[in-house]
Amino acid sequence: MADSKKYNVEVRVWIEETEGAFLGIGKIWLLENIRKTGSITNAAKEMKMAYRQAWQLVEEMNQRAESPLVEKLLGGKGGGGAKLTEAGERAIQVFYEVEKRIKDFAQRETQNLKF
Amino acid sequence: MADSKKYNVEVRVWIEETEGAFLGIGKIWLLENIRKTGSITNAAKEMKMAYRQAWQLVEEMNQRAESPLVEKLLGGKGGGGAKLTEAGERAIQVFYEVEKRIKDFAQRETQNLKF
DNA sequence: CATCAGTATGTCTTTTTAAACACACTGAAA
DNA sequence: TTTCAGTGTGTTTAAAAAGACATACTGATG
Repeated sequence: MADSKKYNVEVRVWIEETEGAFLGIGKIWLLENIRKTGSITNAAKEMKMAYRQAWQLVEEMNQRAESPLVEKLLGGKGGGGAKLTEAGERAIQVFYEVEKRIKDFAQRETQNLKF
Repeated sequence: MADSKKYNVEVRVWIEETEGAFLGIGKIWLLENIRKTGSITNAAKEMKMAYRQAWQLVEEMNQRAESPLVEKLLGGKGGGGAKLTEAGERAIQVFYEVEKRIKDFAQRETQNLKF
């Protein structure tokens, strides 16, 4: 007999550091958009997020990572911009790997929940 | 050589149903406090949460579970109260089991993160 | 040396969320 | 049939988060 309702497990993954939450899916999306657009301004627009907030997230990431994830370029022809560092690229990759492993496990291990 | 900063993975687990988030650690704590105190009022006080909100969470749980998790007793000597149903007891148990399996896996699978 | 687009930062406003207040309803027991 | 503590529900206030504005700074390039 089939259950009348379907329940399934959701999982949210993030990285903590001594001062609290350090890197979750939101910051990862921001990193990806910075890579794609070449600036914090355009990344923020892409995500319909205020520049101010995007800038603050980048600050936080850079200060709390062992080495900055985003390199900021000031002034110059196009006004400047921002690009990912090697550490930034690695952060995206590591985060998605960890997240996938955990989510796959969660799916495998929790079938037929009932409440 | 030891890394200068320590990063570790955190995981939040909850149960989804067609209409969205159904049961997370917050509602589980509420269930446990209802079991412990015998009423929504006292459970809410214990958690320093407004009665109104606690009541709404109970409503939501009861309506979206296949059968109610909390039985509410109206009027009577002590004004009434609330107690967990069998389904409520099972929900606590199932949730913690699922949560523990996933968190243990996450810990095992993610050592020595670097950013 | 003026231009330009993006970075950097403060302030103010709006929206959202949560908390606080108020009060009617319930029913076993004294 | 009055009491009592908890349930049930609307309204109002306050706090917190998000968003909008404004404006100075930066430096390669023409």
